[in-house]
Amino acid sequence: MTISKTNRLSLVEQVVSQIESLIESGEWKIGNQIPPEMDLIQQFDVSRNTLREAVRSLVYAGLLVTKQGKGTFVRSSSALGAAFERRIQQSSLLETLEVRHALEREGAQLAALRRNQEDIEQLRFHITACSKAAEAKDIKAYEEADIKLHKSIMGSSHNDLLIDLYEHMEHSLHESIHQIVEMSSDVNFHLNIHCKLVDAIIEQDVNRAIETVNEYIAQFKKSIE
Amino acid sequence: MTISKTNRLSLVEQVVSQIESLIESGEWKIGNQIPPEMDLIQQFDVSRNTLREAVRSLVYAGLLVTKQGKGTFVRSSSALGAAFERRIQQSSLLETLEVRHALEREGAQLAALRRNQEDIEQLRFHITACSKAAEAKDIKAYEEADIKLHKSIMGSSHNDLLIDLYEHMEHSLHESIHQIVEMSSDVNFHLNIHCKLVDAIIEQDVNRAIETVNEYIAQFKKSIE
DNA sequence: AATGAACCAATCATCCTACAAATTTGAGGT
DNA sequence: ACCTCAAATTTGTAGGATGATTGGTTCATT
Repeated sequence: MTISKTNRLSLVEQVVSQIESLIESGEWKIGNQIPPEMDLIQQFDVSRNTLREAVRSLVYAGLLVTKQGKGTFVRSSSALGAAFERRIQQSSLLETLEVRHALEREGAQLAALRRNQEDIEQLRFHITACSKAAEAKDIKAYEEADIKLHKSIMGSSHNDLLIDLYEHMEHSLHESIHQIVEMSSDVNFHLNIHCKLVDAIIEQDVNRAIETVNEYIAQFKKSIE
Repeated sequence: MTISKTNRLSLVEQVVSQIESLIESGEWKIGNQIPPEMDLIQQFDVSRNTLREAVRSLVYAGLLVTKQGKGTFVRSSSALGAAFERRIQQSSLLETLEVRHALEREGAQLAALRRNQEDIEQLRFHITACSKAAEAKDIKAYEEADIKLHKSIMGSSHNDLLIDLYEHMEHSLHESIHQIVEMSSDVNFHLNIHCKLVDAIIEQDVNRAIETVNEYIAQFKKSIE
C-alpha cells in the first residue's frame, strides 16, 4: 500500500496555486484590481463556486481583498502577514515586545555585518528625519520617521524572511512606539539611543548594535510594567 | 472623518470567526471530525456556498483538512503554522537559520530569567535523553531528543507567541539538525554546548545562555557555508 | 452652470438545485 | 466466512438566480 495519498489536487487548490503564481510573479501587482469573477471563471475554466472558494481562501490569507461593488484587489504578496497579525492581536504587549526584541536584535546584528552604501544612505536619511521631527516637537511625524528607521535597519539585514516577519509587526510597532513616546516626556533620550544604534551599524560594530537594541527594549519593558 | 470603514462583516467572515472560536475553545478538538456540511448549514443558518467558502478558507490556513467522501477534520488550532511553513519553504537555509537564531537567543534569555522548577525537570530529562542517545550512537534518537530539548527551552520562556512561532519551525529544525549531526562527526561537541546552555538556564546566567546560543548558531553557519 | 434625484451598469455576496466523485456501510448471494 | 455490489454519506464541481454595494450617467430643478 502507501501509494501517494494526496496526489490529486482539487480544482480549488489548483486555482489557488495559479493565482499565487500570478501574484508572486508580479503579473498581478500589489494594489491593482484583478479581473472580475466572470473573466476568471473563463480564464481558469472552472465554475463560479470553485473560483470563489479559491479567491476567498486568498482573501483570508491576506493576499487579496474584495470590495463588494468595486472588485477584488491584490493586497500583499505574502500570506505570512495576515496570519502573523491575527496571532499578534491575541498576544499581550509584553509577549509582542519580546518577539520584537528577538527580531530587532538579530536584525541589528546582521545589519551591522551586511549594510552596504545604499543602506547607509537610507539610515542617515531616516535618522535625520527623526531628528528634525524631534526638534519640531512633531510627535506624529516622529513616530512615522521612527518606524521607517526601524524598517530600514531591518532591511539592511538583507534577510527576506526576517524582513517579512518584521514588516507585519508594524501595527504592534505603532502601538508601542506611540506609548513610549507618550510616556517618556524626554524624546531626546529615545532619539539618542537610535542615533547610537545607527552609528554602530554604520561602523559595523556588531556588539554595540546588539547592546543598544537591548538597551532600548529594556527601556520599553520598564515602561509597560 | 474616520468613520468606521469595514464595519460590516460578511456572512462568510462571521462563519469563519465562529469556527475559529469553536476550534480555539477546544469544542472541536484537534484530529476530530467536524459535523458534515449539511449540519453546519443548519447550525449557522447559511447557504452551502457560504459555509463552504468559510471552511475552505480555514483549510487553506491550515486549521482544517477536508477529505472527500469522509469528512472534514481539525488539523491545528493556529493559523500561523501553515503560513509560516509555506514561507519558510521559500527561504534559504541561511535565512531560516538566522530567524532561528533570533528566536532561540530570545528564548534562551527569557528561559534563564523565568524557568521554574517544572521547567528545570523537563530540561534535565531531555538533556539526559540526548546524552544517552549520544552514548548509544543512535543518531535518530539523538535528533529526536535534541528537538524536544529545544522546544523545552523555548517553553521555559513562557512567551506563548515565541513558543508558537518556534513550534512551526520544527520542519526546518529537523533539516538543519540532521545536517549538522551528519557533518560534524563529533556529536559530543554538539552535546556539550547544549549541556552548557541548559546549565546556564538553570543557574539563571542570562549572559552565558545567550553566548552559548550564539556559539552553536555560529557553528551551524560555518557548516552550511 | 450647479445641485441633486433617479436610474443604470459593474461587481461581489448569497442562496438554490443538481450532479459527480470518493468513501463507508451493509445487504445479499456464494 | 467471504466476496460483490448497491446504497448511503460526504465532499467536490457546475450553473443559474437574486440581492447588495459602489460608481457613474442622465436629466430635471434651481
